[in-house]
Amino acid sequence: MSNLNKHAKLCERFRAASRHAQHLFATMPQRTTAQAYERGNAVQLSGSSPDASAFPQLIKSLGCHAVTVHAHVLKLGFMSDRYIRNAVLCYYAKYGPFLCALSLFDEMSDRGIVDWNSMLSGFWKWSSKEDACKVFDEMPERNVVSWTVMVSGLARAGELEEARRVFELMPERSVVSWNAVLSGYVKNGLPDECLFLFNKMMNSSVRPNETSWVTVISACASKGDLQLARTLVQQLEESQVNLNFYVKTALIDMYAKCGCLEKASEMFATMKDRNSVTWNTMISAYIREGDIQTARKLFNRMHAKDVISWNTMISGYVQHGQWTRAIELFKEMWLLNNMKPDEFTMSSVIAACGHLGILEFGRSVVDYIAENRIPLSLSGYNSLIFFYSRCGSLEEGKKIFEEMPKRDVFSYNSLISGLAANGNGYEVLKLLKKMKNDGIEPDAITYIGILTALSHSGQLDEGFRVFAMIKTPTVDHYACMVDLLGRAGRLDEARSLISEMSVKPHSGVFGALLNASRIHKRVDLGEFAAKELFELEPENSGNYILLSNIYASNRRWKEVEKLRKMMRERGVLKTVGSSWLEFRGKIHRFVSGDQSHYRLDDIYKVLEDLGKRMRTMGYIADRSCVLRDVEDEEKEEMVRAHSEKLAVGFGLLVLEGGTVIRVVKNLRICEDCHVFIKMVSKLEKRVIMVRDNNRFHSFKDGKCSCNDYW
DNA sequence: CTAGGGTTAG
Repeated sequence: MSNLNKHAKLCERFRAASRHAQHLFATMPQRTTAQAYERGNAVQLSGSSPDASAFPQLIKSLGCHAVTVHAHVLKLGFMSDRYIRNAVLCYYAKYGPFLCALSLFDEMSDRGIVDWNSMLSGFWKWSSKEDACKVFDEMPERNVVSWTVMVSGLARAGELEEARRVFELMPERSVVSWNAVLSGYVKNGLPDECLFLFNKMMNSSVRPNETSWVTVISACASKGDLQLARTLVQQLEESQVNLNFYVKTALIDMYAKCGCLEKASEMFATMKDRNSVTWNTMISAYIREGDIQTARKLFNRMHAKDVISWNTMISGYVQHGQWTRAIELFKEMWLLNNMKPDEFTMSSVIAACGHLGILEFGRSVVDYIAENRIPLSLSGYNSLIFFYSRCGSLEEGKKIFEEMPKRDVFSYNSLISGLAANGNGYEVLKLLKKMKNDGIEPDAITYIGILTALSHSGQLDEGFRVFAMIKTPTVDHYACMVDLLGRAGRLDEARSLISEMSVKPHSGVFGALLNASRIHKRVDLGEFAAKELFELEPENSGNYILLSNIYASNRRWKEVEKLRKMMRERGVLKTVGSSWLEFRGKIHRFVSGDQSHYRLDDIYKVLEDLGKRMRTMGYIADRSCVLRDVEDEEKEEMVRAHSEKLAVGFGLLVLEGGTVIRVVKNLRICEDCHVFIKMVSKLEKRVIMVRDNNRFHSFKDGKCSCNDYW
């Protein structure tokens, strides 16, 4: 915004100069004009060739490149005006090509301190800390601005201690100097330091202005401390500072982040001149609260949506599991509204693709990123790893992981979780080693991924070794260990681990034990785990079904019947699964109990054919794959009500070429579905990837790669 | 006159 203001100012200045030039142009000697043109064109040529691709920043408010501005100024003969000349220098220093700023500065015979300061900030932006410091040393004179440029440069580079040192060293300090350090602390995640310094500022000779208040308010917002917010507001009222647009927006954000949404929306309602930032602040406030509908309503009411508005809404959907909506909104943004997505958009969309497992559409997004040369940030790369891992395309995930310029914990965690889902316990251990060599500290999520992978590949001893590395194991880590012991058949040890653990076990722990009891047909431990689970999550039908399966596998039909009765009495409904598959860029959602999909006949034909082939191999295929294209939630609810009697298991097949087929089947127990997939892999004579409970399994010739699974 | 500081997403 401040840049726009400055652009407007410059624009004005150029317009004034232009008016002046009309007159001068007529009276100027011919020679000078010709020279100016020549010079202008020469600069234009030399300016556009050096590294034009690296500095594609166009000057938006003027609608032209800095070089063009320069040429015009030259044509008009206004380079002799030191103010206009500095404006041109400043343009170059801010938006590049910085080389032009350098050559212009070199040619100047009468450099003023303002020119030096413009160059100094240019060096911070385009060059290095070292160069900027060199310039600062070489300067013939320095003023508050020069010092402030140094302070803000260091602060932006994250060198806060040095920024503070220079700040203390300053011969005099202006409000802007104070604001530079204050914002440096907030931007680097040290709101407390900012608040501490702000108190010092209040006791100094310099009065905080609107900008100072905006900065401390944002510091308080990042802390989310309501008590502090109240104190600040009181101080703000006492200080008699004008509540300008920035202050008001910052206040709205602070209230929202401190959990006072009513106060925020109150302020929002009373604000007269709201712009996109104000709206975006409110939208993200509702999303933070989980009130996506209100956020969407605000979003729809907005007139001038910018990229951030779209990004906020899209990532809001992703955060709250509404991935299909995220993708629909992205399509609306991109195709209908011609809004150019940026790396933030891409990061959310790729994550959504990963959650949905839609490899084909995700690939088209990746292509779009490549074609439009959208530079991905670290988190963008991380979503890519997540996406490929979730879609079972680990090779591509690994490729991204290796190609990306920098890696953080999330990069490692995404890949580790992906490998864990595939049961690759060996590579996961290699990654843990690599991670430590890179100097990245594994976190709780890392260890969950590693233990899960080891559990799926049956590496009990390694599991214990890794578990010992965890400084403070959480319940989730214990759950992994119970799973690990349980799958390895050491159920009694799993049971005693539960009673010995230092934290209160949650449903995940007992769930692991119940699942292990099912695998190893242990009625006693199954009953023990189920008893706990029925209390912890009485609504979860899965637990009843698992226990029922254990009884059934031990041929204890009386207990099976008793459990069914219990479910009826308690009103536990078997959850109805909905499923979706991607076909030619469109997402089709299916819910059991409905037959309205427009290609129902085709789908049945395929299933029937598969069924026939299965029957010839001695299996009975269930053809009640009831499919429906669901467009909105209300309809979905209706279908749900109709089909609650049915239990649905669904499997997912990734065929060659990346096509994803999910099969919804009207089955009593999931195992039937797995049998089905095993059969398909045998019939089709190829490797089939199956995702189940977020784990991937590859099937070849009727066998699963992880032998512990069924 | 021109140079330095500010709000929203992940």
